[in-house]
Amino acid sequence: MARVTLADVARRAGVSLASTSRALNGQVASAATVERVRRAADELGYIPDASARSLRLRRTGQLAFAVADIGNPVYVEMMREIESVVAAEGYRLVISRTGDADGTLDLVRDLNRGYVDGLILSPLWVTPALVHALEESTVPTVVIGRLPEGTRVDTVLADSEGGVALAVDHLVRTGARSIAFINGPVDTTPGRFRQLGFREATAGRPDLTTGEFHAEDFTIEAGYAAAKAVFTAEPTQTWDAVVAVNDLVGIGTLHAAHECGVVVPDELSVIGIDNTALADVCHPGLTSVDLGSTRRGQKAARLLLARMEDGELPTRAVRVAPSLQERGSTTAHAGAADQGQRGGAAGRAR
Amino acid sequence: MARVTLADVARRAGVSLASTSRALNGQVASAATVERVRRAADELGYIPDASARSLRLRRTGQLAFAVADIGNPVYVEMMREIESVVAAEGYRLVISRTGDADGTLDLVRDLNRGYVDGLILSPLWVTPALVHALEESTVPTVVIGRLPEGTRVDTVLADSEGGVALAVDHLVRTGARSIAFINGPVDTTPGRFRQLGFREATAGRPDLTTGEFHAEDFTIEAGYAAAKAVFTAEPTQTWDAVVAVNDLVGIGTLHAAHECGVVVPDELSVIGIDNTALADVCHPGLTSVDLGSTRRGQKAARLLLARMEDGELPTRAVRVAPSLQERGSTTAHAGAADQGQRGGAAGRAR
DNA sequence: GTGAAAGCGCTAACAT
DNA sequence: ATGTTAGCGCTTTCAC
Repeated sequence: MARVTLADVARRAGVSLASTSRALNGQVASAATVERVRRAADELGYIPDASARSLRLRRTGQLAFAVADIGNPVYVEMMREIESVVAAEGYRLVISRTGDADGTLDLVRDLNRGYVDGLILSPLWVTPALVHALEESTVPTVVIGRLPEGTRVDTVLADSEGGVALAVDHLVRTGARSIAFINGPVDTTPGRFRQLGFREATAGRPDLTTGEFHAEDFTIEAGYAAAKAVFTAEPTQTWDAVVAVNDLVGIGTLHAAHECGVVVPDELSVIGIDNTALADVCHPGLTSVDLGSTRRGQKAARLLLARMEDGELPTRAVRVAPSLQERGSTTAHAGAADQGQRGGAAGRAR
Repeated sequence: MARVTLADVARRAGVSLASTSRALNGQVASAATVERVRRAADELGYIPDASARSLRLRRTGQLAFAVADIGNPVYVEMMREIESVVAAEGYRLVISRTGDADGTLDLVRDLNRGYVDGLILSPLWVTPALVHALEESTVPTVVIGRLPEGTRVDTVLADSEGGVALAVDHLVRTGARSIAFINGPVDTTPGRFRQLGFREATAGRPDLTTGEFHAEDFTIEAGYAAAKAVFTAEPTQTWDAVVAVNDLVGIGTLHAAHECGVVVPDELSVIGIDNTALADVCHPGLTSVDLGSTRRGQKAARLLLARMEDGELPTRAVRVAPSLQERGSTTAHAGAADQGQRGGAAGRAR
């Protein structure tokens, strides 16, 4: 059967096109009209056409959440939260995968064609071209992550530096003196700022030995490979603790430690970042810095809705505070920090 | 600045609306016209409007992949594969979360409004209402998963029964005689058919002791909880092996075993299903049945493209064969199956 | 090769 | 409260 349009419904109900539209959309219309139109629409199996409606209304009722890697649970958490906020306002949420830096740029440009009414973007790579595209973009956008100072785009920020500081402080307080930071790719925003955080947190502390390493990706596999390299490096360096750039890399680190016979937390403490569900379920449980992914999702959604409401609003940057969730991969407080070096061949390879 | 439309470009280029459209879309047009239109469009920063174009063309260039739970890596794998296939044909892929059974139904109905040109759906719950909605739907759809016999919808099927049989056979061959099946919710399609597979594979084998248990969800957490209950149940039952409904539940099982002091694989073998990246990275590695998620994704994408090409094509059901990927969570072949019962307090709780 | 004009399906003035 | 009509931005006959 051919497409059923509003005109068909109008004809069947015996009223005008306008009345039909009004009746269906809850505008002014007599009860009788509403009733007849409703029935006609039901009988015909009428389904409004999204394109026609969007063209007329200049809105689609859809919002997009775009991330580089849906495989990371932290994005899944954000997504759930965003969806629940925007669904309450009648919006449908679609997820887009941005892929690499070019893909992100393409996506932002493409959305200007009007596929969606708004965008929440959590980019891994922030290039000048992307910043430019974001500022030029006509679709209301909120970025979860750091943008260059002065960029005229709403953002919600995790406090990466503060979060890493929390991790380092906890490790130092529980007796760690040599701390390795296993970062992800440093050309990404999280990579850069978490690295910055690690450097700030360990700067001016001659009592600490530190090292920086890189996983090739923010994944369990890459974290495992990087940690294994750390534990088997020559010349042998003894690490008391590892700060991992995220939980996935942290879990990879746990596995590598296990495989190298390094006992966590007795010989090595490990802290992840993001406090995802995975941290709760691995063994030992992964102590993790909570950067507030659900709160970030929630705030991003609210910011976007506000921006769509009023495009003239001044640009806002909302910060979410970090917190530390202790689990089994770090030792409980060892008392005073001056207790000194932890015992034995802590974290020594083999 | 106001929206730039095709009319603006036409005016600036000094040619008609029609010629402008043709020039931009690679239709017949003189080189000179193309050149002038191109430049005008560039200068004006023209971006075609998706809604208007869709309304006219009756196509959006978008395809949807809808799943209940993006958190499961198996869907992420499918997604990547689907995207790579459809992107090659010029389609953009959007991901939708269906949520529960009602949500799935709503989504299928909603897509008839024309948001997308096609849909790949991997439903957890298949209700009569959903089947009906799928058959009535005007948008070309491919379902990944089992539909009732005779449903006129293209499907791509994993061989759940065959896959579970592979797992059971492997366990039996390596000496297991008491096998627990930790299923997910049995009101779901995977839950039902993997259960069926387990029953078929163990039927008529009086030498085997079997048990069925249920995780409340297809997640690590739920698997952990379910396995823990299994290992600490009274009266105490000794299990040689666990078949988990998927890798997530399998990993939860590994954790529970570890926590209960059950050594894998010495005292207990564990097999997961889906063979996701997680199986490769946990300790011990999780032996897993590969149901061919990437191949399913690929086939679903091809089926959908074919269906969109020709709506009159007869309904097809494509099957993907399972295979077993051995890892550390099961013992290597114990030789002949008649070696008999495995030693000691295998898998005994506490 | 190009232009004029129709129309995709819908909503919102505006007039009644 | 209802009907008439214009028009959202685009593509595509159909004449020339």
